[in-house]
Amino acid sequence: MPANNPAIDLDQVRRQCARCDLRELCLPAGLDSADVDRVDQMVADRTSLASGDTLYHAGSPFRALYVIKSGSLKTQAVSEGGELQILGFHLPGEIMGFDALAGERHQCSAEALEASSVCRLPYAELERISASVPGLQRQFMRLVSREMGDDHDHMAMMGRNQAISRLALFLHSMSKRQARLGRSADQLTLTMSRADLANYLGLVLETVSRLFGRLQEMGVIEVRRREVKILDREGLKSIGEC
Amino acid sequence: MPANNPAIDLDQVRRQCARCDLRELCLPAGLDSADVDRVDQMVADRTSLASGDTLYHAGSPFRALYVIKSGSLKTQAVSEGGELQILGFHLPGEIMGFDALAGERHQCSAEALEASSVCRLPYAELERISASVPGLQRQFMRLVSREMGDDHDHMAMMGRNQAISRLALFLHSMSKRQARLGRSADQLTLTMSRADLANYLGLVLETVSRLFGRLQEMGVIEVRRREVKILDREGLKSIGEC
DNA sequence: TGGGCTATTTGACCCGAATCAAAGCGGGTC
DNA sequence: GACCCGCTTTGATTCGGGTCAAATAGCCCA
Repeated sequence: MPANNPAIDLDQVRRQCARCDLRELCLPAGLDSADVDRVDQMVADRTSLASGDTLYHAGSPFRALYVIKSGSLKTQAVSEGGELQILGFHLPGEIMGFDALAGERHQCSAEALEASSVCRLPYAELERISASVPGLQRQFMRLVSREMGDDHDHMAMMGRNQAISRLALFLHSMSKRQARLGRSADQLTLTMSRADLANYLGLVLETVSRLFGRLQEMGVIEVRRREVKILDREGLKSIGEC
Repeated sequence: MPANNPAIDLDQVRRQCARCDLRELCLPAGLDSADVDRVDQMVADRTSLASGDTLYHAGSPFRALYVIKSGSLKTQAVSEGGELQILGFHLPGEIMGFDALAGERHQCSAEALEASSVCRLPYAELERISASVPGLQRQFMRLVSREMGDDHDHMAMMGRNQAISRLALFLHSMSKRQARLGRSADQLTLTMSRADLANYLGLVLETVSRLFGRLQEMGVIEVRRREVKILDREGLKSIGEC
């Protein structure tokens, strides 16, 4: 964790937001440079996670929100009966931990799907600063709302009773999110397992595997394990709508 | 709409929050009486809706949030392909309209399931006041977070591949929400149609109808159209977990 | 390079939920 | 009361996706 290394120049740790590629998706969006610096100073540290590491556990005390700087994570909740549900896959620029704002504890767990890094934002600080920076308050709400919109998309996906529609919608939305990050919209590298994806979509993994095959036969994608190439974006979209 | 009637005493319209049964669930929760009054004054009006009336449409400009004072509403989104997904059923004390905070327009539509009334909170006012009332800011975030938690429950419900689990979980959570409002937890009056409920659960209406029958045969509930009596709460819960 | 492990694919079979169809029930109006 | 119309229930049938089982492909590490 570079931020904890005393040999590192503090100025190098700070002033990172201004140079971060994600600033237009993240909290600093729309702020002037003085306010961006205030956000920057609020970032407690920038932490690295290995694949499989847990960022926070359901039930652990809530202290901070996290912005993903690189990599990807999944959030999941376990019901009283022990059933696990994956709630979302999260990409750079997204904030995690909102669901804990209600109480003092996290409601779900967050786990890295690959080597990832996050910026930690102590919530007490964020509350204090956003009271005096109206633009920050607004951008914060915008991110909360974006998160809700993503959840609604997830529900709409699970509501489809054709399994192939769910997968097509997933790939389509993944592609859009990749594009938002400035990456190729047609070449996806999925970081989650078939089992994770199946759980997310409300299916079993064998079905997901078969559906990848079907979509490939139909000529809309090309799959090799976790590498997916989108060949026919419109076709994919229309399968999602059927 | 009583609030628009000049013959009504303004003081009667205001100072309602302090006397409202829902104040502990709503924005005023945890505020001192001076701050409750400020919230009260922010309420633009208290509007009545008939069953089927629309509170806001997807795409319409976002100006205000709404707290449900009585009755119930559903929110629904229509995808580009024209598929409709019901996102939630909303009871008194809940705030609606959060999903619009991201942009300038509502992302989904809200429709009354029965005669209902809501308090309208102009968002500009809310933003202004919450900057100076930290407790309000915190309670607001708590409500946002509760909404997200509800969405996560919804996903966990749709993730079950046993249809009867979904219905059982729905009834169980409905019962808890009724209890939170101080109503009987065992006697539910569903305000949504079988079609709405089926869509919400990701099933078809015939299946929902049959499952009500099955749960009744199993002795865990008693159903007569939209009246549901819970006979065996634990049994219902365990069916939800299976 | 080889061994062992996990992730993924593929196959055969079956069941539960979707679909299509029709009847029953209630609430409303004339 | 008689009729109509929408909501709900019930029935018969079909089919998609779940389940169980096995093979294959990668990947990590010795």
